[in-house]
Amino acid sequence: MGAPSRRERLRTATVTEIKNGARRLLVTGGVDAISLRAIARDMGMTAPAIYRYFPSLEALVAELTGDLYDELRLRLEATRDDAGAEPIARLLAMSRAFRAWSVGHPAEFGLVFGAPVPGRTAFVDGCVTRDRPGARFGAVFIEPILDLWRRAPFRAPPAELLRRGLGEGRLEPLRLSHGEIPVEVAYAFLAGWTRLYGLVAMEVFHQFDWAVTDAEALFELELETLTTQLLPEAPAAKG
Amino acid sequence: MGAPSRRERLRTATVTEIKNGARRLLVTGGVDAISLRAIARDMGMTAPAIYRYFPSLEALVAELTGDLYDELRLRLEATRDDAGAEPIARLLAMSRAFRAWSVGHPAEFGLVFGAPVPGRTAFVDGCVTRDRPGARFGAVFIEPILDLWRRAPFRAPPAELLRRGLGEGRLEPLRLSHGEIPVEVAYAFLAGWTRLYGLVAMEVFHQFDWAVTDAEALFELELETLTTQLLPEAPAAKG
DNA sequence: CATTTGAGTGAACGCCGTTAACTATGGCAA
DNA sequence: TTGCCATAGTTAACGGCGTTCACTCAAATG
Repeated sequence: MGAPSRRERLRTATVTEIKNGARRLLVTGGVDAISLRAIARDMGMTAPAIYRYFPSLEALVAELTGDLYDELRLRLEATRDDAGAEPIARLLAMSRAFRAWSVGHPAEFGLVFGAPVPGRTAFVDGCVTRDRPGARFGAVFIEPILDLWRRAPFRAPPAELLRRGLGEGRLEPLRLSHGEIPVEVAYAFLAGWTRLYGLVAMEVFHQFDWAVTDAEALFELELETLTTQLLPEAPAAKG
Repeated sequence: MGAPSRRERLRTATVTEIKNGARRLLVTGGVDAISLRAIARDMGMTAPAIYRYFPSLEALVAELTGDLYDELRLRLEATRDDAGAEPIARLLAMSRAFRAWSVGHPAEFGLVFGAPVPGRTAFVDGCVTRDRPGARFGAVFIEPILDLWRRAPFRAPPAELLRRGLGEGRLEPLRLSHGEIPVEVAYAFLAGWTRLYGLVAMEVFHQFDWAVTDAEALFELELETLTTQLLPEAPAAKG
């Protein structure tokens, strides 16, 4: 696998130029503004040329979506690595970085976390390994929670409830990508990630506007209650 | 205000026929499948005729979105009224009805709760009463929580935290539409509604697929922990 | 009965994704 | 070096889209 040939270099350069154009259109005009003709126009090309690089507009958008997934994940990993070894500090830093990226890139957030358009990534690999970028993304949050649990188990719903909600193979997909995980950790991740997602999605999608002026303050408030739930069992252990 | 004229009857009939066509397209092909030409074709008309009823495609979609908001709200209100007088039972029934509607109408959910397309309802009434349907929607959930609080105050974050997150006028929009509300009730509503939204949106948008097989079981599990937090202060009152 | 209003049509403009047929060019083997 | 061929690009075209404009025609109105 020596140095890539001249042809290959030109090709990858064109691919990234196409993606950059697509993203620029996404940011300025929303997902509907991404058009092959506009991208080609900005590149000084004609639209059919893009078909040498992507089989369709939909495929281009799908690949862009995957790139955005990775961009966010890399940023979260970098944030985590800069946050020291304390799991709670890591989770806090990652959560804030997640919100910051999402608020700063609403169009991208909508593409990655919003309603999937009919044809999209649904059957990326023929139904088998669907949404694998999502799995790698989850790992970033699971790891510190698992770490925390190993140091000192935190409060969790009664085992009977957990069994009813997450037992009997219901966590199979997660186990396939992350190996065996205590059900309490899986629950803490799912519940926490859902709250994080809900908070950020509601802010980015302007679902808070009618109720609250400062979504960031609400976010910080929820971060506080979220991390409280990850502290070791309270003295009056109840449930 | 007598009986509407024949002209008016025909007009409203045509308007609803247009909206029905738009919704049919939304359900079968996603929001991008809504097109004036397709609607007109299904009605045996030509596309420009629709401009007698809606100033643009975007306006039609915006009005459809408002209708869906009302449809969901009416269903939740009916569910609430059928659920008896006990606030917790009401909240449970409404939450389940919210999820059922959303899972059963994913395209509609995406339109109402998903990423707003660039031009959409953003400035519906010139920035003043923005997203008023959202406000009326929130009321349905706030009412039982307020009822519950009046019967017996439930656990809430420390007052100092609540003040930092929701004090200093940050709840002004909510108060404008719902009058004075205890900050603890406002917090319980915002936190609960956010978790509900997060759970349902992640399920509808297929963000759970890589981790969990039975999203409904997870939903029920979270309903349990959610309502637990609305019970009266535990004996070992801590925070 | 004359007139005005409103609903609907057809043609056209400029976008769009996509396909097909074609051209030029750079890399590689004989 | 020469000849070939894969590759990247072109133009032209098809059908679909939102939207505008000029027009027709029936129905309500005075």
